[in-house]
Amino acid sequence: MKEINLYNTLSKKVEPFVSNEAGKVKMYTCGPTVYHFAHIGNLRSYIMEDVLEKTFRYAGYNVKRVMNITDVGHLSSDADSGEDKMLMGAKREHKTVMEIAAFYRKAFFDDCDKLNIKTPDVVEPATNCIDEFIEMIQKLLDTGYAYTAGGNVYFDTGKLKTYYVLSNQKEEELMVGAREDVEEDANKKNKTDFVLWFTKSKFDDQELKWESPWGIGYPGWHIECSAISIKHLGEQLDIHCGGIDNVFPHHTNEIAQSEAYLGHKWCNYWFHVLHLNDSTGKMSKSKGDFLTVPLLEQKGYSPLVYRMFCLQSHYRKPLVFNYDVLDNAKVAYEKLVKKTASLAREGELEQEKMAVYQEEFAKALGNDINTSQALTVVYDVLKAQMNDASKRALIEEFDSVLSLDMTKEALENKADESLAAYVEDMIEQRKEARKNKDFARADAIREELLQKGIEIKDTREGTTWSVLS
RNA sequence: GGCGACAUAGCCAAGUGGUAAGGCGUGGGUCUGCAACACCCUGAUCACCAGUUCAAAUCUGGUUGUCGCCUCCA
Repeated sequence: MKEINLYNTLSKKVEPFVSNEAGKVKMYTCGPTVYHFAHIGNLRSYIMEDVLEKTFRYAGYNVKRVMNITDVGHLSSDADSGEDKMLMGAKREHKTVMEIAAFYRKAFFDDCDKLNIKTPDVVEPATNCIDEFIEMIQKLLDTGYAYTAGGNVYFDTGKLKTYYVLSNQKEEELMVGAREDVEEDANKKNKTDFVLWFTKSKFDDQELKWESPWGIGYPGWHIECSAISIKHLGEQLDIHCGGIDNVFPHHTNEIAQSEAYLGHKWCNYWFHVLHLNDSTGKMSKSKGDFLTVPLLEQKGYSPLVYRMFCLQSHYRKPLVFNYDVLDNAKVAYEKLVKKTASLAREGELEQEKMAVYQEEFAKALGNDINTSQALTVVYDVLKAQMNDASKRALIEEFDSVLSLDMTKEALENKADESLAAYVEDMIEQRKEARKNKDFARADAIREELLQKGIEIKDTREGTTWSVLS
């Protein structure tokens, strides 16, 4: 693969990706806050980041990817009206914070498995890294980039030459009251300062607290990702990923504190995935009702249909979710799997012809992860003048990135054996009837099975049946 | 108020200066006892206006619309 071009939020341009160390990619992803189930909008980001990681691997890079798990101190806001999300989840379900974290962490990775999202090489809960947070905060205090006020430790954004590296905003133009429920924190020297360590909290019932040089408390949100990234990936990060909403303030603050701590540039590429919206706008857990992978399954959609849905569009475009489009993806997905799964395995590979499509596929992904285009190459392969074995080999190769299980055989009927035997018998009887041109009898059998929730179809390969859901 | 993204056929969507990929659907057809499957055929001058250019969906300026961010969020 020649080149991977990526849009970089830092430069606001598509540029060739060049890693710090040849052949290696150090990749960091902002992980979930495990206070509730992930909705499919959250998962869009993880799907597209998964494709990014697999594109690097497809291109031959050795990738080390790290993801954090936010299981503490993620406030609704730093201001007095905020509530800790972990705590809210715990209250809601009458469990301890750690029980909540463990439960939803598992739920998150279950969803990822279903969506064929590879688990990152390192998954690190914030509660594992308190020492690292304290060490980092201490150095920021020592070097004058942080100060204490009102019991908390703040990062002093006024000490930086440039703070808004990811966006073109000016401090004077920030609206502190952009959202009504946010109040200004009088302890801050600058509007954009943020908390590194809380000791003074309005959450008297905060469960998780640790000793620190500044008193018993807990870390702010932003310090988490910086410290975890540096802990596992060192001082030079190649690429940092997350949802678009993280650009400000989270990633802006990460850059501020990481570079203040390290004394040099930290991360070269920033990869942000746009949101999945519904007809009313942005999906949100706060709205109470939200779409999850298990819910889609209940409604009869394979999770991979949703993956296909995401892959059909580009990660840097907003995507609007609705069931019509999902149905569209479902039909397209099922047709695609059916075609690829039926490709014969035997035959000699036609390497020269294959190379053309390998190049097209690599070009699509290298063009800022153009998954829609990459998917089109799969269709091109199916229509190509090439033997089945070559097509199958190509699509299997492409699936190492797309991860749609395209070449896996259709799932076995889950029905129990006695039912299977019965249905097979009925099909046999119907076959006999059709042979004798007794179509009334044949249709009667088909109708009888349908009454029992079993649908049969006469394909070129014989009669197949399936249990209707 | 500031910052930013997006606007292509019924729907999703590619396209990064040279004359509109692909998928789904629709309609027509072939095949099959019928149904389904499969296969073939079938569609848009790219929000609007102005400009640059031999040439623009693609560049520039403006207008309109939709969405996001500006301390919960992926």
